[in-house]
Amino acid sequence: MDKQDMPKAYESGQYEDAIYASWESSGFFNPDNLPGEREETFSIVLPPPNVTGTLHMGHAVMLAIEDIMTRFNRMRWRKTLWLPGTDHAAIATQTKVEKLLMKEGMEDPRRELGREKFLERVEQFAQESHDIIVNQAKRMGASMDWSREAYTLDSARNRAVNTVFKMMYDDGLIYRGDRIVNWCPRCKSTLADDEVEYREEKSKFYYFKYGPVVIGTARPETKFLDKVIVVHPEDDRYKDLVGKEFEVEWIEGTVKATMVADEVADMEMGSGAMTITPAHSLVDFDLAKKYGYEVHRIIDEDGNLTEATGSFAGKNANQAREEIVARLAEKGLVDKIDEDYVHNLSVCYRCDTAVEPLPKVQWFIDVNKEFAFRASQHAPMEGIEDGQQVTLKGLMQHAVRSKQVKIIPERFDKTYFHWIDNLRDWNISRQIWFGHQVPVWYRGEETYVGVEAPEGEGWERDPDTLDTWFSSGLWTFSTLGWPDETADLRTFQPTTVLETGYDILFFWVARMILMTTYVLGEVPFENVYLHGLVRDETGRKMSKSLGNVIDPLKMIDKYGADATRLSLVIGSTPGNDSKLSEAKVAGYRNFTNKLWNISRFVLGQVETVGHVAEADLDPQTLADRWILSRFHVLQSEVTDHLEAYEFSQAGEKLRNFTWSEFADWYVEIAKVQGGKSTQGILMYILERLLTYWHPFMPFVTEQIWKQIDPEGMLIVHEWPMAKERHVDAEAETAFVQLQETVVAIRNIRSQYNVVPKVLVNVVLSDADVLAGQEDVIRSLGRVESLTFGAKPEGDVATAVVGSMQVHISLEGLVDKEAEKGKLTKERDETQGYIASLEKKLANEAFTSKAPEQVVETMRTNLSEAQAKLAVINEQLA
RNA sequence: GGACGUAUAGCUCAGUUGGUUAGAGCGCCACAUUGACAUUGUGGAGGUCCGUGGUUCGAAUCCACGUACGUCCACCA
Repeated sequence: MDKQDMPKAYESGQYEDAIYASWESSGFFNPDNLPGEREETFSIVLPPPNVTGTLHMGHAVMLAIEDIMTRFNRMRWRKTLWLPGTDHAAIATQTKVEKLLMKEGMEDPRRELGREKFLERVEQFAQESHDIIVNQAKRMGASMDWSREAYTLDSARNRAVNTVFKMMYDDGLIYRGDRIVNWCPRCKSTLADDEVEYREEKSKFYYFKYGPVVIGTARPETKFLDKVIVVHPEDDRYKDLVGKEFEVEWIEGTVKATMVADEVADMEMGSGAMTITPAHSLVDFDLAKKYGYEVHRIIDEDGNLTEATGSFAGKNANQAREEIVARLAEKGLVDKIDEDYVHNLSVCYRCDTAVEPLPKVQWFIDVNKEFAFRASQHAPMEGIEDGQQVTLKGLMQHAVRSKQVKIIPERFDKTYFHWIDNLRDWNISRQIWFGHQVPVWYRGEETYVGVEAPEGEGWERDPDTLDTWFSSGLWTFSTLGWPDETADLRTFQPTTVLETGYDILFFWVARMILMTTYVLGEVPFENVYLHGLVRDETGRKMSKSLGNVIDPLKMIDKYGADATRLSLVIGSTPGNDSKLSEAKVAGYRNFTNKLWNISRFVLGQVETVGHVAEADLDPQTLADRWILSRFHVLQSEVTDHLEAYEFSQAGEKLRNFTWSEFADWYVEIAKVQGGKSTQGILMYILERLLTYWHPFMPFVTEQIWKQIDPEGMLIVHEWPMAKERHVDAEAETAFVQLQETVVAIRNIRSQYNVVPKVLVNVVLSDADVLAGQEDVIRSLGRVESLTFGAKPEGDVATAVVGSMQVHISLEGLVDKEAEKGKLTKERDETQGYIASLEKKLANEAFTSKAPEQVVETMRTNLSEAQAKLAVINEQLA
């Protein structure tokens, strides 16, 4: 072959874009174009990246793992679909654009632009982000079917969203309720419970005299209209006061207060007495409901104090705090102030602003209400009958408990159930503009819910939009064409696997299970594979402020996509965080180059480049039989690992075979035993090895493949399976002895500093098994003359390999003491080993209870060790 | 407060249902440079598998307790 086709080093940048383009134009990313009949299907949807910017290492690891799954299954001859898309990410994207507009000089972008103009700007930004993301995914080599690309906010997905909303509304699962919700004064929107984050903060904690009791609070500004004191029913200190009414001097004059007993009060906390603030605390709101108290709003949507606060009205609540405390101090009502109070401040997960609990009218999904289950005709869930009364919570639990959805790693089951147990009704309405607008219209007292706007005049649409996770919850089936009964839906739903980060198990995975089991009566996916976070080399999260971000694109530019992928996949296990350093990526770049050069050698060595049929294999030498055996063991192990989602182990075994067995031994031996049989086997293994590596390193393998099969593409090559008949235990055992002999020779050479240029004379004793391997040993051990026979006279260095002896004559070089020490050490070790084996075998309990095979192996080991010991003693004598 | 996880060589991590004299990569030490590859090769050093107790013929692996670190959830009037 032409050497120019394969330069000395693999330069990834020269090939990657062209290879990706050739895959794209081949059409093979689309399952409809795949060659051959394919009975089984494999389907996976891409967790749609937010259109808020660029891809980071978290996306890179996701793309790497999913592409491995996809390519492997495609080659396994399954009808394979990996469906891409992006997420509009409502609040996240709107917030990002607002910040950008404010940087451009706007003070209040929403007010200044109005809904329509503002949304135009957001859409424009989303489009730009989308284009960047798609290009980056292509750079990673992701083999996704772009012809099916979807967007959570496009019109097809909007129809799905509206249809589901109406279904749920009609089933009574979606309701409009007045409840305390998490309000972000900056986003001017409510948030779901899990969109609120907690940050530990030191603040002041105030104790005020309140009539007959002392109450504690961190937020005096909410306390204006508190007039109910709650104590624990068993608190003796207040027994006599419960049920009484008091005139209490308070912020804006006197208020009438009453005392009630309820178990929510904690006797240990502060004074054991608290007042309740129904409008700004969830617990208090529930209490107020329970006892029928009025709910007065003290703080409004802008975070300012309302009319109810009298002379403080209109002031910012947080800023007015000290003023209110001063007022109370004037009145002598401050008991004490704890300056070092540590508490968790709730903040918006998107903009970090302190969240205000407020009572608001919002849309909710009721997770505890019973409804009649609609079973699927197509892939029905087991264990639930059509028409059976179920709740959404119950469905979510059932899917995972019954293993119809299997989470990898399994331990996340517990986390999932725990989350569901604590789940409350899901607030799905948001007061932002970017998103799916709630499909509800009002006209006077009338309410209309529908997929399309109602006929007639005077209808006004609810201005709220839906939580972004409402539309992402439909992702697995809305992308396949639902609500239409499409061929895709029938073929690919339920999807085979969902691969995502464990950090969005609740946000997203749980929501998809909720939505799909409800809408289709099917599970969304059969397996959930959760990857961990990619951290920096010291284990910190990557963040811009720490300056420790490793950009996947930079790694691809510098070391190639294949190396970047390997560094993210090998050495990391599902559910666990992994650490990444540039050195690691560079290490895998070295490996891609190794594979390149192995190929370069093989392709240059063999007479006929091209496919080698099983039938044409003709193993002649020990090495031939050995490498075929090793390779077939490897194939079955790697295939099993990949089927079991054990990517790291599959990759490690492949690398170990490729480098430490194929390159270091077989290729080296082929240089001296390069007969016809060996040439065929070199070609045979290279061809299949490239196939096995392809899911991990698609670019370099596809590039090399051009040399082997200029017409075909590796991406659609069929996955070769292991053949049991090539497994040859005898050859493996014999080859290990050959390896150990060569290593022993090299070892002695190294010990006596014999440089490679100098050839040595070797005599092998009791080494009949190595007859016929002389040329191999001579070449690998840099040996001049090799003979079988007794230990030669003169200065000789000796190593014992099993019961064989390797003697090297080194006139004037041998250190007798060192030789003796070496053998003595080895004797002691062997004796220790023998002793431990004998002890175990002498144990009646062991020999009777342990499996036959274990005992047998131990007996074999013992006799081998005894033989070895005898030889060592002979040498020492 | 509740739950979950991790702890194995200097570093990063494997170790699949309990059966080895505990492995890999990187790093380290020594040697090697026209030969597929220095993005390389050869040899070597390096581990009380966090601690204690238990189950078992047998524990890095299973159980209990403890220690350290990490994560999630809940909540703090």
